[in-house]
Amino acid sequence: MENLPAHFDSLFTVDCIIFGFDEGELKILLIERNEEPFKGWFALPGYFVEKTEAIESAAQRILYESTGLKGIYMEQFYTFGALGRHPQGRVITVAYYAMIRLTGQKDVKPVSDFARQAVWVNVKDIPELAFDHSRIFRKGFEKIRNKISYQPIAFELLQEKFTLTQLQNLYEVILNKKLDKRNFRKKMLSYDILKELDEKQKGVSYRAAKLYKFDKRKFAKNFHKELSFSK
Amino acid sequence: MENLPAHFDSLFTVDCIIFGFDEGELKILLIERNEEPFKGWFALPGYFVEKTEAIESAAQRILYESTGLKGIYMEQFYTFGALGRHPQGRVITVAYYAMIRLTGQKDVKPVSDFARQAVWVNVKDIPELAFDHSRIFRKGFEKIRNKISYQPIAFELLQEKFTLTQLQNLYEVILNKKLDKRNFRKKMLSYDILKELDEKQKGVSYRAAKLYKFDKRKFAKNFHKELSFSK
DNA sequence: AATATAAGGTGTATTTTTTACACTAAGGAA
DNA sequence: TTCCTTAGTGTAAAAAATACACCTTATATT
Repeated sequence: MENLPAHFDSLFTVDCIIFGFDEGELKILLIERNEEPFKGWFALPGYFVEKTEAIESAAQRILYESTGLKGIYMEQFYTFGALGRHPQGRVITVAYYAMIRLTGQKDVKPVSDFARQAVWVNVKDIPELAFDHSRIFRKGFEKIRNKISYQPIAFELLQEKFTLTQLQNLYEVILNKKLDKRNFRKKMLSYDILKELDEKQKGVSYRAAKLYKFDKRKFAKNFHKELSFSK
Repeated sequence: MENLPAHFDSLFTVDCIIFGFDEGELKILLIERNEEPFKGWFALPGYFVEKTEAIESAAQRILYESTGLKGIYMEQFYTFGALGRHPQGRVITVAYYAMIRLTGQKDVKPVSDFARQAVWVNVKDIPELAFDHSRIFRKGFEKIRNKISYQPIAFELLQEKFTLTQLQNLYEVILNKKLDKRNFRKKMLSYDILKELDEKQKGVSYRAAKLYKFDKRKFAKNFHKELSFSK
Protein backbone atom coordinates (compact mmCIF):
# COMPACT_ATOMS: atom_id res chain seq x y z
CA MET A 1 0.00 0.00 0.00
CA GLU A 2 3.08 2.18 -0.39
CA ASN A 3 1.59 4.78 -2.71
CA LEU A 4 -1.52 5.47 -0.75
CA PRO A 5 -1.78 8.49 1.49
CA ALA A 6 -1.08 7.24 4.98
CA HIS A 7 -2.64 10.24 6.66
CA PHE A 8 -6.07 9.09 5.55
CA ASP A 9 -5.79 5.96 7.65
CA SER A 10 -9.05 4.97 9.19
CA LEU A 11 -10.74 2.04 10.79
CA PHE A 12 -13.83 0.25 9.87
CA THR A 13 -16.14 -2.30 11.31
CA VAL A 14 -19.09 -4.43 10.36
CA ASP A 15 -22.25 -4.43 12.48
CA CYS A 16 -25.02 -6.96 12.06
CA ILE A 17 -28.69 -6.99 12.82
CA ILE A 18 -29.57 -10.62 13.22
CA PHE A 19 -33.29 -11.17 13.10
CA GLY A 20 -34.97 -14.22 14.53
CA PHE A 21 -38.61 -15.17 14.92
CA ASP A 22 -39.52 -17.05 18.03
CA GLU A 23 -42.83 -17.73 19.73
CA GLY A 24 -44.58 -15.16 17.62
CA GLU A 25 -42.05 -12.46 18.38
CA LEU A 26 -39.53 -10.83 16.12
CA LYS A 27 -36.22 -10.52 17.93
CA ILE A 28 -32.71 -9.42 17.27
CA LEU A 29 -29.51 -10.59 18.79
CA LEU A 30 -27.73 -8.13 21.06
CA ILE A 31 -24.50 -8.49 22.93
CA GLU A 32 -23.60 -6.94 26.23
CA ARG A 33 -20.26 -5.27 25.81
CA ASN A 34 -17.47 -6.34 28.06
CA GLU A 35 -14.98 -3.66 27.15
CA GLU A 36 -14.75 0.08 26.88
CA PRO A 37 -16.15 2.17 25.43
CA PHE A 38 -19.75 1.47 26.35
CA LYS A 39 -18.80 -1.36 28.68
CA GLY A 40 -22.01 -2.90 30.03
CA TRP A 41 -24.15 -1.49 27.24
CA PHE A 42 -26.02 -3.55 24.74
CA ALA A 43 -24.87 -3.34 21.15
CA LEU A 44 -25.29 -5.00 17.79
CA PRO A 45 -22.85 -7.82 17.13
CA GLY A 46 -20.00 -6.34 15.20
CA TYR A 47 -16.28 -6.05 15.05
CA PHE A 48 -13.34 -4.70 13.14
CA VAL A 49 -12.76 -5.96 9.65
CA GLU A 50 -9.38 -7.51 9.18
CA LYS A 51 -7.02 -6.09 6.65
CA THR A 52 -7.18 -9.14 4.44
CA GLU A 53 -10.85 -9.83 4.79
CA ALA A 54 -13.65 -8.92 2.38
CA ILE A 55 -16.52 -7.06 4.01
CA GLU A 56 -18.96 -9.87 3.31
CA SER A 57 -16.59 -12.35 4.90
CA ALA A 58 -16.36 -10.20 7.99
CA ALA A 59 -20.12 -10.09 8.20
CA GLN A 60 -20.25 -13.87 7.87
CA ARG A 61 -17.57 -14.27 10.51
CA ILE A 62 -19.42 -12.04 12.95
CA LEU A 63 -22.63 -13.91 12.33
CA TYR A 64 -20.81 -17.15 12.98
CA GLU A 65 -19.18 -15.90 16.14
CA SER A 66 -22.54 -14.68 17.39
CA THR A 67 -24.73 -17.63 16.47
CA GLY A 68 -22.62 -20.51 15.28
CA LEU A 69 -24.34 -20.28 11.89
CA LYS A 70 -22.62 -20.30 8.53
CA GLY A 71 -23.74 -19.65 4.99
CA ILE A 72 -26.70 -17.48 5.89
CA TYR A 73 -27.68 -14.83 3.39
CA MET A 74 -26.83 -11.36 4.64
CA GLU A 75 -27.70 -8.10 3.06
CA GLN A 76 -25.68 -4.95 3.35
CA PHE A 77 -28.00 -2.02 3.89
CA TYR A 78 -26.04 1.08 4.81
CA THR A 79 -22.69 2.46 5.85
CA PHE A 80 -22.51 4.80 8.78
CA GLY A 81 -19.64 7.22 9.06
CA ALA A 82 -20.65 10.27 11.02
CA LEU A 83 -17.64 11.92 12.60
CA GLY A 84 -18.66 11.49 16.21
CA ARG A 85 -20.08 8.01 16.03
CA HIS A 86 -17.15 6.38 17.80
CA PRO A 87 -15.83 8.17 20.89
CA GLN A 88 -12.24 7.18 20.25
CA GLY A 89 -11.82 8.26 16.69
CA ARG A 90 -12.87 7.81 13.15
CA VAL A 91 -14.57 4.48 12.69
CA ILE A 92 -16.84 3.74 9.80
CA THR A 93 -19.21 0.84 9.98
CA VAL A 94 -20.84 -1.18 7.25
CA ALA A 95 -24.16 -2.57 8.42
CA TYR A 96 -25.72 -5.89 7.40
CA TYR A 97 -28.80 -7.74 8.36
CA ALA A 98 -29.45 -11.44 8.42
CA MET A 99 -32.58 -13.44 9.00
CA ILE A 100 -32.16 -16.77 10.65
CA ARG A 101 -34.17 -19.78 11.64
CA LEU A 102 -34.23 -20.24 15.37
CA THR A 103 -34.47 -24.02 15.15
CA GLY A 104 -35.54 -24.76 18.66
CA GLN A 105 -31.97 -24.38 19.81
CA LYS A 106 -32.09 -20.67 20.28
CA ASP A 107 -29.25 -20.86 22.76
CA VAL A 108 -26.58 -18.50 21.58
CA LYS A 109 -23.07 -19.60 22.21
CA PRO A 110 -20.89 -17.15 24.12
CA VAL A 111 -19.42 -14.93 21.51
CA SER A 112 -15.93 -13.70 22.28
CA ASP A 113 -14.09 -11.92 25.00
CA PHE A 114 -15.52 -8.57 24.09
CA ALA A 115 -19.06 -9.69 24.87
CA ARG A 116 -20.25 -10.74 28.28
CA GLN A 117 -23.41 -12.32 26.93
CA ALA A 118 -25.64 -12.42 23.90
CA VAL A 119 -29.40 -12.22 24.17
CA TRP A 120 -32.42 -12.24 21.91
CA VAL A 121 -34.48 -9.11 22.42
CA ASN A 122 -37.93 -8.39 21.04
CA VAL A 123 -37.71 -5.58 18.51
CA LYS A 124 -40.33 -3.78 20.57
CA ASP A 125 -38.10 -3.75 23.63
CA ILE A 126 -34.74 -2.69 22.28
CA PRO A 127 -32.94 -0.56 24.87
CA GLU A 128 -30.74 2.38 24.03
CA LEU A 129 -27.70 0.86 22.36
CA ALA A 130 -24.00 1.64 22.32
CA PHE A 131 -22.50 3.99 19.72
CA ASP A 132 -25.07 4.85 17.03
CA HIS A 133 -26.42 1.33 17.01
CA SER A 134 -29.94 2.47 17.85
CA ARG A 135 -29.95 4.42 14.64
CA ILE A 136 -28.50 1.50 12.72
CA PHE A 137 -31.16 -0.79 14.12
CA ARG A 138 -33.96 1.59 13.16
CA LYS A 139 -32.67 1.91 9.63
CA GLY A 140 -32.26 -1.82 9.21
CA PHE A 141 -35.66 -2.59 10.61
CA GLU A 142 -37.23 -0.06 8.28
CA LYS A 143 -35.39 -1.72 5.44
CA ILE A 144 -36.76 -5.16 6.02
CA ARG A 145 -40.21 -3.74 6.60
CA ASN A 146 -40.07 -2.19 3.16
CA LYS A 147 -38.47 -5.14 1.54
CA ILE A 148 -40.86 -7.74 2.85
CA SER A 149 -43.65 -5.89 1.07
CA TYR A 150 -42.33 -6.69 -2.35
CA GLN A 151 -39.88 -9.54 -1.82
CA PRO A 152 -40.59 -12.75 0.00
CA ILE A 153 -37.69 -12.61 2.41
CA ALA A 154 -39.68 -13.71 5.43
CA PHE A 155 -39.33 -17.44 4.87
CA GLU A 156 -35.79 -17.38 6.13
CA LEU A 157 -37.13 -16.64 9.59
CA LEU A 158 -39.44 -19.61 9.71
CA GLN A 159 -38.77 -23.30 10.06
CA GLU A 160 -38.42 -25.10 6.78
CA LYS A 161 -42.02 -26.26 7.06
CA PHE A 162 -44.55 -23.74 8.18
CA THR A 163 -48.26 -23.02 8.13
CA LEU A 164 -49.81 -20.07 6.37
CA THR A 165 -50.95 -18.72 9.70
CA GLN A 166 -47.39 -18.72 10.98
CA LEU A 167 -46.30 -16.89 7.88
CA GLN A 168 -49.06 -14.37 8.28
CA ASN A 169 -48.17 -13.80 11.92
CA LEU A 170 -44.63 -13.06 10.90
CA TYR A 171 -45.79 -10.52 8.34
CA GLU A 172 -48.00 -8.93 10.93
CA VAL A 173 -45.18 -8.59 13.40
CA ILE A 174 -42.82 -7.09 10.86
CA LEU A 175 -45.38 -4.75 9.34
CA ASN A 176 -46.88 -4.04 12.72
CA LYS A 177 -50.46 -4.41 11.58
CA LYS A 178 -53.21 -6.99 11.26
CA LEU A 179 -53.76 -8.58 7.89
CA ASP A 180 -56.88 -10.20 6.50
CA LYS A 181 -56.55 -13.96 6.54
CA ARG A 182 -58.31 -14.65 3.27
CA ASN A 183 -56.62 -11.89 1.36
CA PHE A 184 -53.24 -12.81 2.75
CA ARG A 185 -53.58 -16.43 1.69
CA LYS A 186 -54.95 -15.56 -1.69
CA LYS A 187 -52.12 -13.21 -2.42
CA MET A 188 -49.36 -15.36 -1.00
CA LEU A 189 -50.53 -18.41 -2.93
CA SER A 190 -50.94 -16.36 -6.10
CA TYR A 191 -47.20 -15.69 -6.08
CA ASP A 192 -46.79 -19.42 -6.66
CA ILE A 193 -43.61 -19.71 -4.67
CA LEU A 194 -44.85 -22.11 -2.01
CA LYS A 195 -44.97 -25.84 -2.14
CA GLU A 196 -47.88 -27.43 -0.37
CA LEU A 197 -46.82 -30.50 1.58
CA ASP A 198 -48.72 -33.69 2.29
CA GLU A 199 -48.15 -33.07 5.91
CA LYS A 200 -49.87 -31.36 8.78
CA GLN A 201 -48.86 -29.53 11.85
CA LYS A 202 -48.42 -31.73 14.93
CA GLY A 203 -48.86 -31.28 18.63
CA VAL A 204 -51.52 -28.61 18.56
CA SER A 205 -54.72 -28.93 20.50
CA TYR A 206 -56.92 -27.77 17.66
CA ARG A 207 -57.33 -28.52 14.01
CA ALA A 208 -53.90 -29.00 12.49
CA ALA A 209 -52.96 -26.80 9.57
CA LYS A 210 -51.31 -27.81 6.31
CA LEU A 211 -47.59 -27.33 6.08
CA TYR A 212 -45.86 -25.46 3.30
CA LYS A 213 -42.32 -25.04 2.13
CA PHE A 214 -40.73 -22.12 0.34
CA ASP A 215 -39.90 -23.26 -3.17
CA LYS A 216 -36.72 -21.59 -4.38
CA ARG A 217 -37.10 -22.84 -7.89
CA LYS A 218 -40.63 -21.54 -8.30
CA PHE A 219 -39.49 -18.31 -6.76
CA ALA A 220 -36.77 -17.83 -9.29
CA LYS A 221 -39.19 -18.54 -12.11
CA ASN A 222 -42.19 -16.59 -10.97
CA PHE A 223 -40.84 -13.68 -9.06
CA HIS A 224 -40.06 -10.75 -11.22
CA LYS A 225 -40.50 -7.51 -9.37
CA GLU A 226 -43.23 -5.62 -11.13
CA LEU A 227 -42.50 -2.01 -11.85
CA SER A 228 -45.13 0.66 -11.88
CA PHE A 229 -45.04 1.55 -15.53
CA SER A 230 -45.36 -1.53 -17.60
CA LYS A 231 -46.11 0.33 -20.78
CA MET B 1 -7.45 6.77 18.49
CA GLU B 2 -4.96 5.28 20.95
CA ASN B 3 -6.98 2.27 21.98
CA LEU B 4 -7.92 1.09 18.57
CA PRO B 5 -6.07 -1.75 16.90
CA ALA B 6 -3.65 -0.10 14.52
CA HIS B 7 -3.08 -3.23 12.47
CA PHE B 8 -6.60 -2.94 11.10
CA ASP B 9 -5.76 0.36 9.42
CA SER B 10 -7.46 0.74 6.10
CA LEU B 11 -8.33 3.36 3.57
CA PHE B 12 -11.58 4.38 2.19
CA THR B 13 -12.94 6.48 -0.57
CA VAL B 14 -16.19 7.85 -1.85
CA ASP B 15 -17.24 7.35 -5.47
CA CYS B 16 -20.10 9.20 -7.08
CA ILE B 17 -22.39 8.50 -9.98
CA ILE B 18 -23.56 11.89 -11.11
CA PHE B 19 -26.55 11.63 -13.40
CA GLY B 20 -27.55 14.38 -15.79
CA PHE B 21 -30.21 14.55 -18.47
CA ASP B 22 -29.34 16.43 -21.59
CA GLU B 23 -30.89 16.54 -25.04
CA GLY B 24 -32.97 13.50 -24.32
CA GLU B 25 -30.04 11.47 -23.10
CA LEU B 26 -29.24 10.21 -19.64
CA LYS B 27 -25.57 10.76 -18.93
CA ILE B 28 -23.11 10.36 -16.12
CA LEU B 29 -20.00 12.31 -15.38
CA LEU B 30 -16.73 10.47 -15.83
CA ILE B 31 -13.20 11.63 -15.28
CA GLU B 32 -10.15 10.55 -17.15
CA ARG B 33 -7.55 9.61 -14.58
CA ASN B 34 -4.27 11.42 -14.66
CA GLU B 35 -2.42 9.26 -12.18
CA GLU B 36 -1.63 5.65 -11.54
CA PRO B 37 -3.17 3.21 -11.15
CA PHE B 38 -5.42 3.19 -14.18
CA LYS B 39 -3.84 6.33 -15.60
CA GLY B 40 -5.69 7.27 -18.76
CA TRP B 41 -8.75 5.20 -17.86
CA PHE B 42 -12.16 6.62 -17.26
CA ALA B 43 -13.53 6.41 -13.75
CA LEU B 44 -16.30 7.66 -11.54
CA PRO B 45 -15.47 10.88 -9.71
CA GLY B 46 -14.24 9.89 -6.29
CA TYR B 47 -11.50 10.37 -3.82
CA PHE B 48 -10.21 9.55 -0.40
CA VAL B 49 -12.25 10.63 2.56
CA GLU B 50 -10.32 12.83 4.93
CA LYS B 51 -9.81 11.78 8.49
CA THR B 52 -11.99 14.54 9.86
CA GLU B 53 -14.67 14.43 7.23
CA ALA B 54 -18.08 12.75 7.41
CA ILE B 55 -18.83 10.45 4.50
CA GLU B 56 -21.70 12.62 3.29
CA SER B 57 -19.44 15.67 3.37
CA ALA B 58 -16.88 13.87 1.28
CA ALA B 59 -19.54 12.97 -1.24
CA GLN B 60 -20.64 16.59 -1.35
CA ARG B 61 -17.08 17.77 -1.74
CA ILE B 62 -16.44 15.39 -4.61
CA LEU B 63 -19.63 16.48 -6.31
CA TYR B 64 -18.55 20.09 -5.90
CA GLU B 65 -15.07 19.46 -7.23
CA SER B 66 -16.55 17.65 -10.21
CA THR B 67 -19.40 19.98 -11.10
CA GLY B 68 -19.19 23.15 -9.07
CA LEU B 69 -22.55 22.29 -7.51
CA LYS B 70 -23.36 22.42 -3.82
CA GLY B 71 -26.28 21.27 -1.73
CA ILE B 72 -27.47 18.60 -4.12
CA TYR B 73 -29.21 15.62 -2.62
CA MET B 74 -27.07 12.51 -2.80
CA GLU B 75 -28.01 9.03 -1.88
CA GLN B 76 -25.67 6.42 -0.59
CA PHE B 77 -26.42 3.12 -2.26
CA TYR B 78 -23.72 0.59 -1.50
CA THR B 79 -20.27 0.03 -0.09
CA PHE B 80 -17.79 -1.99 -2.08
CA GLY B 81 -14.97 -3.72 -0.31
CA ALA B 82 -13.84 -6.75 -2.24
CA LEU B 83 -10.26 -7.59 -1.43
CA GLY B 84 -8.84 -7.11 -4.90
CA ARG B 85 -10.74 -4.03 -5.93
CA HIS B 86 -7.77 -1.70 -5.60
CA PRO B 87 -4.49 -2.92 -7.00
CA GLN B 88 -2.41 -1.26 -4.33
CA GLY B 89 -4.12 -2.51 -1.24
CA ARG B 90 -7.21 -2.56 0.82
CA VAL B 91 -9.46 0.30 -0.15
CA ILE B 92 -13.14 0.34 0.62
CA THR B 93 -15.41 2.67 -1.23
CA VAL B 94 -18.78 4.08 -0.29
CA ALA B 95 -20.83 4.82 -3.39
CA TYR B 96 -23.33 7.62 -3.82
CA TYR B 97 -25.43 8.85 -6.65
CA ALA B 98 -26.67 12.34 -7.37
CA MET B 99 -29.08 13.68 -9.94
CA ILE B 100 -28.43 17.13 -11.20
CA ARG B 101 -29.96 19.71 -13.46
CA LEU B 102 -27.76 20.44 -16.41
CA THR B 103 -28.90 24.05 -16.69
CA GLY B 104 -27.61 24.86 -20.13
CA GLN B 105 -24.13 25.29 -18.73
CA LYS B 106 -23.13 21.70 -18.94
CA ASP B 107 -19.49 22.70 -19.04
CA VAL B 108 -17.75 20.85 -16.27
CA LYS B 109 -14.96 22.70 -14.60
CA PRO B 110 -11.61 20.96 -14.55
CA VAL B 111 -11.67 18.87 -11.44
CA SER B 112 -8.34 18.44 -9.75
CA ASP B 113 -4.86 17.32 -10.57
CA PHE B 114 -5.78 13.71 -10.52
CA ALA B 115 -8.18 14.10 -13.43
CA ARG B 116 -7.15 15.12 -16.91
CA GLN B 117 -10.69 15.91 -17.96
CA ALA B 118 -14.29 15.30 -17.04
CA VAL B 119 -16.89 14.33 -19.60
CA TRP B 120 -20.57 13.54 -19.74
CA VAL B 121 -21.14 10.10 -21.21
CA ASN B 122 -24.42 8.56 -22.26
CA VAL B 123 -25.27 5.67 -19.95
CA LYS B 124 -25.53 3.53 -23.05
CA ASP B 125 -21.93 4.22 -24.02
CA ILE B 126 -20.06 3.78 -20.77
CA PRO B 127 -16.64 2.27 -21.48
CA GLU B 128 -14.88 -0.19 -19.23
CA LEU B 129 -14.00 1.81 -16.15
CA ALA B 130 -11.09 1.82 -13.73
CA PHE B 131 -11.09 -0.36 -10.60
CA ASP B 132 -14.53 -1.93 -10.06
CA HIS B 133 -16.29 1.21 -11.18
CA SER B 134 -18.16 -0.58 -13.95
CA ARG B 135 -19.78 -2.72 -11.33
CA ILE B 136 -20.51 0.28 -9.15
CA PHE B 137 -22.12 2.04 -12.07
CA ARG B 138 -24.29 -0.92 -12.91
CA LYS B 139 -25.48 -1.26 -9.36
CA GLY B 140 -26.24 2.44 -9.04
CA PHE B 141 -28.07 2.58 -12.34
CA GLU B 142 -30.16 -0.40 -11.35
CA LYS B 143 -30.93 1.37 -8.10
CA ILE B 144 -32.33 4.50 -9.68
CA ARG B 145 -34.23 2.43 -12.19
CA ASN B 146 -35.98 0.68 -9.34
CA LYS B 147 -36.43 3.76 -7.28
CA ILE B 148 -37.94 5.88 -10.02
CA SER B 149 -40.74 3.34 -10.27
CA TYR B 150 -42.09 4.13 -6.86
CA GLN B 151 -40.55 7.45 -5.91
CA PRO B 152 -40.60 10.57 -8.02
CA ILE B 153 -36.90 11.27 -8.01
CA ALA B 154 -36.69 12.14 -11.68
CA PHE B 155 -37.58 15.82 -11.33
CA GLU B 156 -34.12 16.60 -10.05
CA LEU B 157 -32.77 15.86 -13.50
CA LEU B 158 -35.05 18.30 -15.31
CA GLN B 159 -35.12 22.06 -15.43
CA GLU B 160 -37.30 23.61 -12.78
CA LYS B 161 -40.06 24.02 -15.36
CA PHE B 162 -40.72 21.12 -17.65
CA THR B 163 -43.36 19.62 -19.90
CA LEU B 164 -45.00 16.29 -19.31
CA THR B 165 -43.46 15.00 -22.50
CA GLN B 166 -40.00 15.85 -21.23
CA LEU B 167 -40.76 14.05 -18.01
CA GLN B 168 -42.03 11.05 -19.90
CA ASN B 169 -38.95 10.97 -22.09
CA LEU B 170 -36.81 10.91 -18.99
CA TYR B 171 -38.74 7.99 -17.58
CA GLU B 172 -38.43 6.19 -20.86
CA VAL B 173 -34.69 6.64 -20.93
CA ILE B 174 -34.23 5.47 -17.38
CA LEU B 175 -36.60 2.53 -17.65
CA ASN B 176 -35.43 1.79 -21.17
CA LYS B 177 -38.91 1.31 -22.60
CA LYS B 178 -41.70 3.22 -24.27
CA LEU B 179 -44.59 4.39 -22.13
CA ASP B 180 -48.13 5.21 -23.16
CA LYS B 181 -48.67 8.95 -23.25
CA ARG B 182 -52.19 8.99 -21.90
CA ASN B 183 -51.55 6.51 -19.13
CA PHE B 184 -48.35 8.22 -18.14
CA ARG B 185 -50.04 11.59 -17.80
CA LYS B 186 -53.03 10.18 -15.98
CA LYS B 187 -50.85 8.44 -13.48
CA MET B 188 -48.34 11.22 -12.99
CA LEU B 189 -51.06 13.80 -12.45
CA SER B 190 -52.94 11.47 -10.12
CA TYR B 191 -50.00 11.60 -7.72
CA ASP B 192 -50.83 15.27 -7.28
CA ILE B 193 -47.28 16.38 -6.83
CA LEU B 194 -47.00 18.67 -9.85
CA LYS B 195 -47.96 22.29 -10.09
CA GLU B 196 -49.37 23.34 -13.44
CA LEU B 197 -47.98 26.71 -14.47
CA ASP B 198 -49.64 29.50 -16.46
CA GLU B 199 -46.80 29.28 -18.85
CA LYS B 200 -45.91 27.49 -22.03
CA GLN B 201 -42.83 26.15 -23.64
CA LYS B 202 -41.03 28.61 -25.92
CA GLY B 203 -38.91 28.35 -29.03
CA VAL B 204 -40.41 25.22 -30.45
CA SER B 205 -41.68 25.00 -34.00
CA TYR B 206 -44.87 23.21 -33.07
CA ARG B 207 -47.64 23.58 -30.57
CA ALA B 208 -46.08 24.63 -27.26
CA ALA B 209 -46.75 22.45 -24.23
CA LYS B 210 -47.80 23.54 -20.77
CA LEU B 211 -45.06 23.83 -18.20
CA TYR B 212 -45.13 22.14 -14.82
CA LYS B 213 -43.13 22.39 -11.65
CA PHE B 214 -42.46 19.73 -9.06
CA ASP B 215 -44.29 20.75 -5.90
CA LYS B 216 -42.31 19.67 -2.85
CA ARG B 217 -45.08 20.53 -0.46
CA LYS B 218 -47.69 18.48 -2.27
CA PHE B 219 -45.17 15.71 -2.53
CA ALA B 220 -44.64 15.60 1.19
CA LYS B 221 -48.37 15.53 1.81
CA ASN B 222 -49.46 13.09 -0.85
CA PHE B 223 -46.64 10.69 -1.21
CA HIS B 224 -46.75 7.88 1.21
CA LYS B 225 -45.24 4.78 -0.23
CA GLU B 226 -47.98 2.22 -0.45
CA LEU B 227 -47.13 -1.21 0.82
CA SER B 228 -48.56 -4.34 -0.65
CA PHE B 229 -50.56 -5.51 2.31
CA SER B 230 -52.77 -2.70 3.47
CA LYS B 231 -54.92 -4.88 5.62
C1' DA C 1 -53.83 32.56 -47.30
C1' DA C 2 -53.54 27.84 -47.61
C1' DT C 3 -51.22 23.80 -46.49
C1' DA C 4 -47.99 20.79 -44.32
C1' DT C 5 -45.65 19.35 -40.24
C1' DA C 6 -45.04 18.01 -35.58
C1' DA C 7 -46.16 17.51 -31.19
C1' DG C 8 -49.94 18.58 -27.57
C1' DG C 9 -53.73 17.01 -25.36
C1' DT C 10 -57.71 14.18 -24.20
C1' DG C 11 -61.62 9.65 -22.67
C1' DT C 12 -63.46 5.25 -22.36
C1' DA C 13 -64.01 0.40 -22.14
C1' DT C 14 -61.65 -3.77 -20.43
C1' DT C 15 -58.92 -6.31 -17.46
C1' DT C 16 -56.53 -7.00 -13.32
C1' DT C 17 -55.75 -6.22 -8.62
C1' DT C 18 -57.16 -5.03 -4.19
C1' DT C 19 -60.27 -4.82 -0.70
C1' DA C 20 -64.06 -5.98 2.56
C1' DC C 21 -66.33 -9.30 4.78
C1' DA C 22 -68.52 -14.29 7.77
C1' DC C 23 -69.39 -18.82 8.11
C1' DT C 24 -68.50 -23.95 8.18
C1' DA C 25 -64.93 -27.69 9.07
C1' DA C 26 -61.74 -30.19 11.77
C1' DG C 27 -59.37 -31.80 15.66
C1' DG C 28 -58.30 -32.23 20.54
C1' DA C 29 -59.65 -31.38 25.34
C1' DA C 30 -62.92 -31.49 28.88
C1' DT D 1 -71.04 -35.15 23.41
C1' DT D 2 -69.99 -30.72 23.84
C1' DC D 3 -66.79 -27.04 23.84
C1' DC D 4 -63.01 -24.59 22.30
C1' DT D 5 -59.81 -23.03 19.06
C1' DT D 6 -57.90 -22.44 14.75
C1' DA D 7 -58.20 -23.98 9.63
C1' DG D 8 -59.98 -23.07 5.55
C1' DT D 9 -62.84 -21.04 1.98
C1' DG D 10 -65.63 -17.31 -2.04
C1' DT D 11 -67.73 -13.42 -3.82
C1' DA D 12 -69.03 -8.83 -4.74
C1' DA D 13 -67.39 -4.09 -5.01
C1' DA D 14 -63.92 -0.74 -5.68
C1' DA D 15 -59.70 0.78 -7.38
C1' DA D 16 -55.90 0.60 -10.43
C1' DA D 17 -53.78 -0.60 -14.69
C1' DT D 18 -54.05 -1.21 -19.39
C1' DA D 19 -55.08 -0.72 -24.40
C1' DC D 20 -56.13 2.23 -27.76
C1' DA D 21 -57.01 6.88 -31.81
C1' DC D 22 -58.25 11.21 -33.01
C1' DC D 23 -58.72 16.20 -32.96
C1' DT D 24 -56.10 20.59 -31.64
C1' DT D 25 -52.69 23.99 -31.87
C1' DA D 26 -48.59 26.39 -33.11
C1' DT D 27 -45.13 27.16 -36.40
C1' DA D 28 -42.91 26.80 -40.94
C1' DT D 29 -43.45 26.44 -45.89
C1' DT D 30 -45.35 27.46 -50.24
